[in-house]
Amino acid sequence: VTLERNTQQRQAILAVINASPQPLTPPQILALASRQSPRLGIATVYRLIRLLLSQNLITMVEIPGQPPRYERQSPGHHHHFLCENCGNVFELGTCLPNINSIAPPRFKVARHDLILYGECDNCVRTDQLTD
Amino acid sequence: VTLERNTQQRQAILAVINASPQPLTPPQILALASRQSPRLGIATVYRLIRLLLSQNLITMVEIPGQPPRYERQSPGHHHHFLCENCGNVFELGTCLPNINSIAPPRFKVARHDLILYGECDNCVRTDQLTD
DNA sequence: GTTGCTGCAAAAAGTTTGCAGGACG
DNA sequence: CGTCCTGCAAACTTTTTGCAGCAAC
Repeated sequence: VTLERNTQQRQAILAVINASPQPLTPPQILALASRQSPRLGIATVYRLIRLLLSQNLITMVEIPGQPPRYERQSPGHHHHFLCENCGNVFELGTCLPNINSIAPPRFKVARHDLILYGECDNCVRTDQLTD
Repeated sequence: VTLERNTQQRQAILAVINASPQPLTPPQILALASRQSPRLGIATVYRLIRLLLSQNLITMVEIPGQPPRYERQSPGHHHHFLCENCGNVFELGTCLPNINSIAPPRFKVARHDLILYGECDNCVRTDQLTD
């Protein structure tokens, strides 16, 4: 980790992002990191997010209709699943191999994003009980 | 089309969206529709967008790092391609059949979004000339 | 002791809303 | 001629920036 200065605020923000299994919004990061660094301001959160993004230490996860979230750089190519019941975002492990093949001929595909929507494991079970 | 009142402004905005092969941002819609309805304001554009969205007459196309765009409801399931050279967004015709299968077991998948990034046909050719 | 980082507040950028007047049916 | 729609401006929301003081090294 190549921060110029290793301040209390930066440690707190990084710790929160690294500890979270899910991508977090800036206000969520602020709320969680404030427990460790009480006078933390939202501007510092945004500033560090930008710095970490530029160094590829975190990734932006943007889901249509949702505010941007940020997650630790996890190893390997992966996508996300939004549970429309509980609002949680899950990382998916794999990706289809031929996904870039749907581009028209002569288009050069560099990368892609894929987001699945539905109900997670946990919510499916809860719904069955409530039915 | 079930608008309560068929005003000049609404006709202009709808015409622009329906005529465009690409999804448009609200300022783009305003600029284009203003030619037909000069005193048109951005608030009216946003209000009609919300109305048309709620009636499923248009679709929001949101690409990470880009402002939301809107397109006419095109028939059938499709995805988009962002050309990172010219900034244009293209509709893709097809989609892989087994794309929902990458969700973990017991997750219920309702739908998905897929966005490809790269260089379009046109830009690929132009780049070759410039090389 | 420098210099970069922080918090605060103000500024930007994008979207929504209140309201008085005007256009549609 | 009533009511929905519009334009304008103000309010909101989210993100960025300027600046004085503080903390890291």
